[in-house]
Amino acid sequence: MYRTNTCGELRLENLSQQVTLAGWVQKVRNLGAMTFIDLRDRYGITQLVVDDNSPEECKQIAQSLGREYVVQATGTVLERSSKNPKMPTGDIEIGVSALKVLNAADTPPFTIEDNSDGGDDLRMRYRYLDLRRNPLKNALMLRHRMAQVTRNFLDGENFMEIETPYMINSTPEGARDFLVPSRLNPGKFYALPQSPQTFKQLLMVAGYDRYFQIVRCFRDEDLRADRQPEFTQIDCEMSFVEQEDVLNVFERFAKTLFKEVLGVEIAYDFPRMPWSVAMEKYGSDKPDIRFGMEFNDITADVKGKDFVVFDSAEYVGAIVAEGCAGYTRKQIDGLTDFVKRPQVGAKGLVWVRIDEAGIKSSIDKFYTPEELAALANKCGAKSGDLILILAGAKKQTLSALNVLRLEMGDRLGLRDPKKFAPLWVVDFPLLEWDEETQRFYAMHHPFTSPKPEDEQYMESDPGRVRANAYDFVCNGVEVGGGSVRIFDRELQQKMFRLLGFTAEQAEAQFGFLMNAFRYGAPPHAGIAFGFDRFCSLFGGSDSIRDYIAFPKNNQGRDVMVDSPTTIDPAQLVELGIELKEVAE
RNA sequence: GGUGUGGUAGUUCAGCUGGUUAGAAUGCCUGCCUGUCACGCAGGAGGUCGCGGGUUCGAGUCCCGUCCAUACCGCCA
Repeated sequence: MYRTNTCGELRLENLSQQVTLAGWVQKVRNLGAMTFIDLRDRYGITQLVVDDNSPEECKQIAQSLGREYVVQATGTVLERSSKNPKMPTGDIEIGVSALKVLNAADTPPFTIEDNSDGGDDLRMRYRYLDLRRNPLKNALMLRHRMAQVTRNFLDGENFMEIETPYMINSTPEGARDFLVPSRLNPGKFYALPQSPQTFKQLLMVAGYDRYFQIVRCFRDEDLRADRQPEFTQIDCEMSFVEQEDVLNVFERFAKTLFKEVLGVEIAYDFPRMPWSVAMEKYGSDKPDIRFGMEFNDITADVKGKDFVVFDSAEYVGAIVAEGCAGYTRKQIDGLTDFVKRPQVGAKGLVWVRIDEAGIKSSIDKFYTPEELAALANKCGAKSGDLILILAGAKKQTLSALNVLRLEMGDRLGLRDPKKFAPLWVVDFPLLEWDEETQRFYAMHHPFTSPKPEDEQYMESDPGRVRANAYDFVCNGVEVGGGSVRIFDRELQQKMFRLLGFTAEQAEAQFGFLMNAFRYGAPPHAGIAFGFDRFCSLFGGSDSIRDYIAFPKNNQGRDVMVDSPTTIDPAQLVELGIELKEVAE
């Protein structure tokens, strides 16, 4: 037996027990005649003491220990003469009577401590060492807890967990696919799923009316802090339901997670915000509503005063930064530079300051104090506030104002990661026009059903058709999204036509689904949550990498195993693949 | 594909306007130390300044290219 206890569990009530612990050497403090060893495992740290009460052999072994040695120690639980209130096991220590090195260790390239001295790259290369650190251990424990609560909740709601294939077909719509060549079918390829979408719909046709899966999905797109090429979804689908039913079940699901994992009780119904309102008020389909600072459309109010910037603008929007009237020239210049950065894309920034001295602005030449006061009044600004105004083409300006709003939220400390403001964004447009290819794309996916009252516009004015689609948003993060699906063969074909598919293309790519619809497809709807994002939201981090045991880096590489890599030419031959140019 | 930031000791970083032998902290090694817990004290080792080219009497420092990391834009139905 390697151990009787873990390194995190012994307390004063265990005094004088004979125990054996095993773990990693966190730290050795050699005081000469006595040596303290911090022994660590997943559960905590317990101090070992080797002194004159220990056998001579133990003293020698204690001398030889290095960081991260794996050791086994047997001894007696003793009360410490000087306790350490900072650690849970700080009242006791183990008086060592036997000490064995199970495995020596090279000095790790960075310290295994909460605030490690290692950089990102190094820690990724030695991920198995980084995972020994508390922050990552706690992140993975959070993820585990969330997965358990998810399974319990959905099981309790009669959802069945069913696995769907990872080797399926490529589809040109949406994200790029990862491809897998088939040796048995030369010249043919599988694709890894971007989501189990069509399969879960087939499960509905098969009568499994409540399905879920915590499932890996794959997208061959560029990475971000919150985007990995392989990521995990909580994928769900239900039959004989309407949008309302889905939102009800999964609002309870989210509340259960908040409560059971974080102890956060959300007593109110999640707000429901139409997509069009989200865009008008926040310039984003995933608004962070932890704070107000909503947009004010002042386009009509500012025209006709010879201020060319406003007169020529399609849209003029204002936000009110509460209590920021004291901003210095330098701070405002800083904000101006911020909005003019290419990623934000505004041409400039107009400000109006309201304080005891009255109203002052960067456009005093064009507007009287009375006009500015009326403007401030419309925006709900009061003395001590600073109004920030952007103008230009509507879409770009709303988007820039969104970035500015979030920046001001950060600066004013209004985006507390411990605070949660969930909501449903609903009534998304069904289709999105793409200028580059001059065609409509499905905003969600091509299986999303139009709202029945908008179906009449599908041919005449596709852009105004709204979908029964919904996103679960929290703190400015799109955590989940779903829709009521099309389950009628005719409507599905109409949808494919709108998306520019020929009948043959639709048949070739989705014939299996439309065929299935011939055999009694129930009305169905579903939702999928980005599990990694859900975890990072709960953990208060912006990066999902901390919640994935072995993530990819910015270039989609695993620097630990050095993947992806070139392959043996023989393998290529076997697959009938010839590379145009081989790197390296 | 693009933009910003960074790359100097095992590690995290400093290194000014180009100028002697490139520093600090920490880690590592050696010695001393009976209550440490960021142990302490004394000593020591440790560097292709990412790589390639250029400017210069002289480059860690300036210029060009390139590689790597990272955040973002494009992209992500």
